[in-house]
Amino acid sequence: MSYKDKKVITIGVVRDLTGLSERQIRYYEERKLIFPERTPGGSRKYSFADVELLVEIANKIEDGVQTHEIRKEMLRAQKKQNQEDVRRKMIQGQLNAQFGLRKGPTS
Amino acid sequence: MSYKDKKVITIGVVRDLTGLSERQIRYYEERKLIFPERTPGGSRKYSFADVELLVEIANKIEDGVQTHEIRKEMLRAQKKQNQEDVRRKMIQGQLNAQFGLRKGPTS
DNA sequence: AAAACCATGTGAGGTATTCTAACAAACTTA
DNA sequence: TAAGTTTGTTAGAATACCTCACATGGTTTT
Repeated sequence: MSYKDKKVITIGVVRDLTGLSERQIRYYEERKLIFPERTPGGSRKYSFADVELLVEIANKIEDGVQTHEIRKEMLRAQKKQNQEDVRRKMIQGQLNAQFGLRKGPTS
Repeated sequence: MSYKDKKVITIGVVRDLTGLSERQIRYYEERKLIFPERTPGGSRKYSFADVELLVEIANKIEDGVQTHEIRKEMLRAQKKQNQEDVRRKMIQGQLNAQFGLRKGPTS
């Protein structure tokens, strides 16, 4: 996993990076738009990808889009992405079956 | 600046990422091997690059190298890097002067 | 219009995390 | 032996984060 996706940023830093309030950030989580990890003690940890997503969410909110609409959009995009992933993996699987290398040591 | 260099990670997360103790992380700062930023309240903030550097430092310490030796190495490497940067920029400057585009709108 | 929902601010009380400073200990170097 | 290195630990204070609840002004639904 790349730096962009590692959940290492606390909410205060996210607040400073995005300009959002902590209240807003927590609220968007409550509305299932964002999914931070937690420390053992319960503090939220976000990734840079989360930060970018939060900015996108904030822009849509500013445009008057409601959180449940944003959530639907995200689920649609997610589903589409999953379909593409499945197709890509199936094709790769077929190629491997026909021409690919076996598992295990090859050298 | 890339994600790798943004100072956003608190010391507890750095501890978990590196396996070092907070004591060690602060001590290496005291020995001028690492330079976190601070929040307004005084909490340290590290980058992913810092995390990688800390791991390298820890490896050298394990090999019995002392912090002041590591610091010298780092200063040497830094100086060398600066020299290379200067040369590269000078050459680029010459190329621009001879063949480069003027500043300002070009289209 | 009343009721319900949305998005956000704020405050209280509690827990988690981080800070500095100091002392100790084991080890290495001078 | 004296001095320096590295790390652990402890203490007390400050900062940061947590949840929950109530308030408010706007919008949608009934």
